[in-house]
Amino acid sequence: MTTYLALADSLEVDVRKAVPGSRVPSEHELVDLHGISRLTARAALQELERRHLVRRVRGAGTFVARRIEYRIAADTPPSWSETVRRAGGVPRNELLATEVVAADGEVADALGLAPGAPVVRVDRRGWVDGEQAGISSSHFPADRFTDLPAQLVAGDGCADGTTCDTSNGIETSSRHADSASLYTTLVEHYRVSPRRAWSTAELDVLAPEAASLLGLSGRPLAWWLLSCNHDGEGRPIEFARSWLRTDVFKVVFRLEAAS
Amino acid sequence: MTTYLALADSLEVDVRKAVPGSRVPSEHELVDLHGISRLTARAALQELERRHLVRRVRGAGTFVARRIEYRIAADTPPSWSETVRRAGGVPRNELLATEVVAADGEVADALGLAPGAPVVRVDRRGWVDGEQAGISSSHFPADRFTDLPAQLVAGDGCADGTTCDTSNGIETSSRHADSASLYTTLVEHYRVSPRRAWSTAELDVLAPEAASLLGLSGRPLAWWLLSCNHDGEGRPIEFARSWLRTDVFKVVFRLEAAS
DNA sequence: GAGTGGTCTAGACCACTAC
DNA sequence: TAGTGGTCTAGACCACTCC
Repeated sequence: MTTYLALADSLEVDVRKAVPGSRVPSEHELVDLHGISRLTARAALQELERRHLVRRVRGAGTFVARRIEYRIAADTPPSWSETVRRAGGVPRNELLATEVVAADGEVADALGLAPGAPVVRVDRRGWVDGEQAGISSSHFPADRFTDLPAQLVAGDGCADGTTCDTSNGIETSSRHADSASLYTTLVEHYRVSPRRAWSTAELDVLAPEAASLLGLSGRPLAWWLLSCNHDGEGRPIEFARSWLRTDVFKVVFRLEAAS
Repeated sequence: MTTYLALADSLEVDVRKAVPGSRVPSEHELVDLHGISRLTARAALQELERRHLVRRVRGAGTFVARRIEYRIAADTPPSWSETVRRAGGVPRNELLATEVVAADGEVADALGLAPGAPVVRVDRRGWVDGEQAGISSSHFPADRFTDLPAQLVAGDGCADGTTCDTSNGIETSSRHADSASLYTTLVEHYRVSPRRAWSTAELDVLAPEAASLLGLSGRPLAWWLLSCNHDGEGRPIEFARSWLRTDVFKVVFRLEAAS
């Protein structure tokens, strides 16, 4: 057995017993403890990161990961908050931007619209236990959901009652701005109960812009999800593209045949 | 931009244009070409491996990966060969072992049997384009599929017509032993047309024994699939647990709601 | 036997975080 | 300011593959 793998396996035992968020020995500590070179200590910690057992933050340290099972199935509600809550995490929503745009081919196809038809795009960022966890871009037919942006802003967490300026990015206004759950807004304001029409999931290399929105550097892998929801009567109402961090979510996909 | 990421991005352009299986510059070649240390060259190639763009083989070199889209959906047939063929690969089956065992809780539950009921277990290894790509362990109710092992052996690729001894492992007899497609055997001999009842997919750390069966070292991540199939009349006939190599398969899961 | 990737050492500078 | 992880150098030995 190689040194770094033996060390990784030994650390894994401790990490699995430790509380999520607690510290793991630093590279230098492992050097002093085991009389190995820093590169070897580093390889062991990177191995644990590869196994999604720890998170490493430059300048801060290595910490036991909190990993959540994100379950996608026909009978799970297509709601970020609800999915996270069911997995035992504390969800939070942040509205990044809303805009009326022309539907591209994929969006139009999913929503049963003509290409170029107006759609409301809602960009959000999701958090789990205070950590950036995912971003999504949802599209709705503009005719039916004209005032959706207003509804979401009205329901968000700005204490002073004014609308937050979230249109120009992440850094400025959104530090702790909870927005209303999109799902809740659809249910309570629009009186529809969104259900999954279809979803796909795969693992891909994240685009650099998306990576920085998720607090990641380099060119990391992430879950790439497409999902389409319909209202109770079978009419498509939402098409979403999402990225989820692999170190936060263990995505479990369950397909159940129509019987 | 860091040196190794810039090099990786530059190599990625070439790799994407190259034929799968062709050679990528070795670490030493990159050292000489770019005047960098070997560790930096190595980091660049490892980055490409992480992106699933290349495969690295100790002693041999780094090669452009052939990656195949393994699509799981309600309407795709639950057949290894067919799934691989649809993705453009050349499939091959190898029978590792067959045995009648007592159903464990999960197997019994999936097949609608009592725990401990006899089931036929069929262990196979799948190949794509001559490369080890996955292993699976399928379970069938013993009463209905008693002679399944004999059927599979009778249909395998041994030229001399005798039965291959595949029960004791991989190294001995199985170098090029094609076994009959399990799916084909079920259709042609048992006159059932297996359909997906349900499947789940997730990414996990591979057990060491499974890793060596797949030709992998260390503790790599792999796709972990569970799937249950029924015959045309809704009776469950097969429950399978499978591992798929992530460098061979891009698993795409598609859930389609019963409408 | 020549070349490959896998591991390891003993240093170094840097960007970043937390205090 | 002290400590963290990210990157990089210039060596080394090894196990392995291919010829």
